[in-house]
Amino acid sequence: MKMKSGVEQAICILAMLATQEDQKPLKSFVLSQRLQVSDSYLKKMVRKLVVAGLVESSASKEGGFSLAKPSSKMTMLDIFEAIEGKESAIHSSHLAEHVFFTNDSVIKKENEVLNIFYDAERLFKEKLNHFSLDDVLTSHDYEKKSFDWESIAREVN
Amino acid sequence: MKMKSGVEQAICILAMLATQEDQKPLKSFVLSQRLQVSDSYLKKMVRKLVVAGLVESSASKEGGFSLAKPSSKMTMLDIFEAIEGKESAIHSSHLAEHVFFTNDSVIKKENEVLNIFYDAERLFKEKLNHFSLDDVLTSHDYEKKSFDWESIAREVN
DNA sequence: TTGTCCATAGATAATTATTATCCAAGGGTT
DNA sequence: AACCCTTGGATAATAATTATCTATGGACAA
Repeated sequence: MKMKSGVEQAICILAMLATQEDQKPLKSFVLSQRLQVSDSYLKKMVRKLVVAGLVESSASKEGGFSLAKPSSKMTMLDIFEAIEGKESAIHSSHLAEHVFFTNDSVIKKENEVLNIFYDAERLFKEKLNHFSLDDVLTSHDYEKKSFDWESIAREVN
Repeated sequence: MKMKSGVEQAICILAMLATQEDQKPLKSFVLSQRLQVSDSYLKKMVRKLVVAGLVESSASKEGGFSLAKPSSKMTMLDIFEAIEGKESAIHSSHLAEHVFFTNDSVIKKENEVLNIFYDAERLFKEKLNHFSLDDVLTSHDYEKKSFDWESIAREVN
């Protein structure tokens, strides 16, 4: 069981959008350059965030990506599920029903075990749901930074 | 993030050992036949349980595998970690330190985010730790079944 | 209405993790 | 010493993940 590295990338992408001066849309190239991945790959990643309703995109000259809602309304769970998908990490092949003999009592027990794992997963997700992107961006002294990522990108070149 | 299917197999293996008549050691072949995997693969799996201290093995004529401790002392977490390993499912490549600029405040924030995920994982594992193998084997009416898996295997052939 | 710059999307490749098998070597009883 | 078992190394098959390239389609401005 290993969390996808895409979750970390997604958090960084969203953090960049959240700290972008005046919420001006960021072009994919600026993001991909900063994350050091190919532009096409980055677009695939951001697309997931768009589908999940976390990011808005506009395909015009002055377009790019921007946050679809305030970072305070965006939880770590939202980000996690945008990348990992909403399906459970727990999958059963119903092996017990074959190993033991298929009958109601075995099926019931199998579900009991599955539910333990589902419950554990639920606790995991509930925890993530308690924290917003804003929570982790804002400092305790309420200072919030912003950058002009586009010009930073130009400087690097 | 997907739990390994080996965890389900491990639970079935341990359930077989726990329900084996008189705790008589079970040969790998009996287990592998029942789980429908190759004998060598099954041994690899059970080996992990041996290393984790859940199963005892004896390499003699009347040997095989048996539980190393009472099923009431064996938690779902023990089984989970025996197969999945004890390392965290959360891995950071410290991307934020590169995307933003490496300084104490960024590193601190990165750790804050990581800790949210670690905490969530801890809740997941704590939940698993609340349930023993015995909990899920024993029925509410305190009936506990036992089988002679070896002779069942012979019958199937 | 055309050009430009952008996101979208499909096909595909590279890499790594998982699941699984085979076979040779080592250990404990009888 | 013989037997039957587990251990462990090498290896293969499969599937998931991460990543890239190239072609297509959309919005805006001139």
